[in-house]
Amino acid sequence: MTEKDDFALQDFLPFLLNRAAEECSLQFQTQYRDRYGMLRMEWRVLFHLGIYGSMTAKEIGARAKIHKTKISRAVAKLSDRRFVARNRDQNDRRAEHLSLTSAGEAAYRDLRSVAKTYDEKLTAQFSTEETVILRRLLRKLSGIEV
Amino acid sequence: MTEKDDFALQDFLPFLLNRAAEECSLQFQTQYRDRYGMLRMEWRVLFHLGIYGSMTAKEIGARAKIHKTKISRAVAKLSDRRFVARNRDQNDRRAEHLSLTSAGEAAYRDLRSVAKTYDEKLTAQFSTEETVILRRLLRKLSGIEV
DNA sequence: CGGTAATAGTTGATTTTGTAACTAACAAGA
DNA sequence: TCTTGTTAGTTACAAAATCAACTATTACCG
Repeated sequence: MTEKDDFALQDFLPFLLNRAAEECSLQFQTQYRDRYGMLRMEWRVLFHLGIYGSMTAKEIGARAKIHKTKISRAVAKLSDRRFVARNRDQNDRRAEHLSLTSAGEAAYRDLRSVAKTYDEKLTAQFSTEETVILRRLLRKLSGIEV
Repeated sequence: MTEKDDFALQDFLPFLLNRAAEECSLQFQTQYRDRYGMLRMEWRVLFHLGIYGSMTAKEIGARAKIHKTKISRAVAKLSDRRFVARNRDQNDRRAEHLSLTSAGEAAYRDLRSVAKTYDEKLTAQFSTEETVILRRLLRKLSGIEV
């Protein structure tokens, strides 16, 4: 039914992106989940603090496009488990500077190396040029200005 | 801190994939949500029935790698809204053949054309070769054998 | 100042998902 | 045929995402 159009819905980009993202994330999530009992959001917050250093919840949200509610709850858990330290800004006591504790740093470094390995495994199926193109297009689609 | 390694976590494929998928899905979801009150899962089921014709929930799950629970719930809603018809297999009364009603067909065709437009908008930023590569790599990452 | 508006972050209520247990139907060997 | 095992799909309960309201603090402007 409704077949044979020039547009193959199987090639619909959002569909392919979702499938690929699900597939890869599922693989990687076992790492932060089983090793550190982290949820996806917690890993993402850790990840951002690890890369960019100390910042507020608001800044994480802006960079990662994550809603403040999710960040708030993720930070609460990370803080409970002593992966993240909270520091009130003395000039603006509404804001809180978040940073990794040494345990957080250790987890970040560990997961970073796992991520590197996994990334290499993924890109090993492609040529260097293909990989470069893939990343560039994905960045563009994500609205990440580099 | 912990900066300057040869591996930039910002380029971690699962991260980029998730960001791109979220960004694009968010754009497109308003279409099936606002126009037909559908959830993502419902759209995906409709989508599969539209492309491949009548099949059982199990077959959808196998093709789309969606868990049977999600399919069951999505089908229940689609069926309530008369987008999908259920038909017990007479040889194996456990199985149910699902198919689009005329309303379902209409919605599918409509969303398909919206998808086409959106897909063209997305790929317009890239060259033809880049787009071909992108789709191919995404299919590979998704574990979709073509 | 004083009052309204804006901002950072948290909490609560509702919806959606995820995991596992369940029901119903079939299959196959003793 | 009875017993055990498997399969298709649903349901129940816990975990998480979403959206809106809330608290505390700062900013703006008369």
